[in-house]
Amino acid sequence: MLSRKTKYGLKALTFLAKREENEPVSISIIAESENISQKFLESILLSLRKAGFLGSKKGKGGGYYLLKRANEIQVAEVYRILEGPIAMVPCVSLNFYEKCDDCPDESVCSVHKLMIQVRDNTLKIFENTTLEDIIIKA
Amino acid sequence: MLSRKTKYGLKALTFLAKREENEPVSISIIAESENISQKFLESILLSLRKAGFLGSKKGKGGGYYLLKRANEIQVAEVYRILEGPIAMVPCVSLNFYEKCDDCPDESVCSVHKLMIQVRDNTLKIFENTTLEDIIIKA
DNA sequence: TGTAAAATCTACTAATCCTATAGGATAATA
DNA sequence: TATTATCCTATAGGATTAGTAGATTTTACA
Repeated sequence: MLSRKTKYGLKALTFLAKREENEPVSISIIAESENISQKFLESILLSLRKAGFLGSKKGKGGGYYLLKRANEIQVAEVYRILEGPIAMVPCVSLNFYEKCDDCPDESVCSVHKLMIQVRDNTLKIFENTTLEDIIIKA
Repeated sequence: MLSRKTKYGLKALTFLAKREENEPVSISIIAESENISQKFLESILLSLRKAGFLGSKKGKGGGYYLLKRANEIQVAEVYRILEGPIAMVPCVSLNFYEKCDDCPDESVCSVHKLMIQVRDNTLKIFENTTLEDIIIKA
């Protein structure tokens, strides 16, 4: 299941990507437009800023803006920052690998093999999709 | 993330599928072989029995056994019983559909569109994979 | 008929995660 | 200096997850 955090994050990013001007947009504007709790969105945008996707400006006329072009931001990157591993099991994660404590030998685990397939497929989609691709023009 | 419940369930099912005889195997045998907490596995096998994958026999010499052949049990079915929806967002789920409360119009939601792709891909894998396919012979 | 083995059922608990909120600190602008 | 907006830390409530405990029922077998 996708967390609201990631969902809101993606929505906020595409909201910014849709705009013609890349000028700062305040949290309250984004929150209202996308029906997101403002305080919750605040912490999400902070994460995205720290991860290098967004820049921010304080004070009057301030807000958040994209630091890269929409076609340079992969869904995969955003997902990993907000949601964590793309893999469904830590033992098949490329970026967050962890051994399963119940599994003596991964090469003989049927779940392992299956989940590698799922990871590869999902990864392909998330890496080949950028913000630009998921913008839907009104 | 795949829950331990589903992971253990799949492991238990493949454990049973690997055996030549389809005679009852006690929970304790399965739990020990697969390094699973016995009491936890107990509740998982109960779900799988109620869902029609397993039969059970009480008393001495009792245990659980497969009710179908390994190539007749899709991973997708097991997943839906133990984990729930295959889709990452309720609004793109085929079997567990729910409207998002923050989304006035799904057709204009960029996350929605993206998650349909992921669902279709994962679904294809889970539907085309049966227990027989994920058995790894020792 | 008695006993052991095994599933069944109900209830509970501890820990973790998710979603969201509160409130003050900091910085920029006018 | 007042206002606006981000920044940051802390925390609360609820849901979910993973597991435990214990009593009950059913069956095989001696």
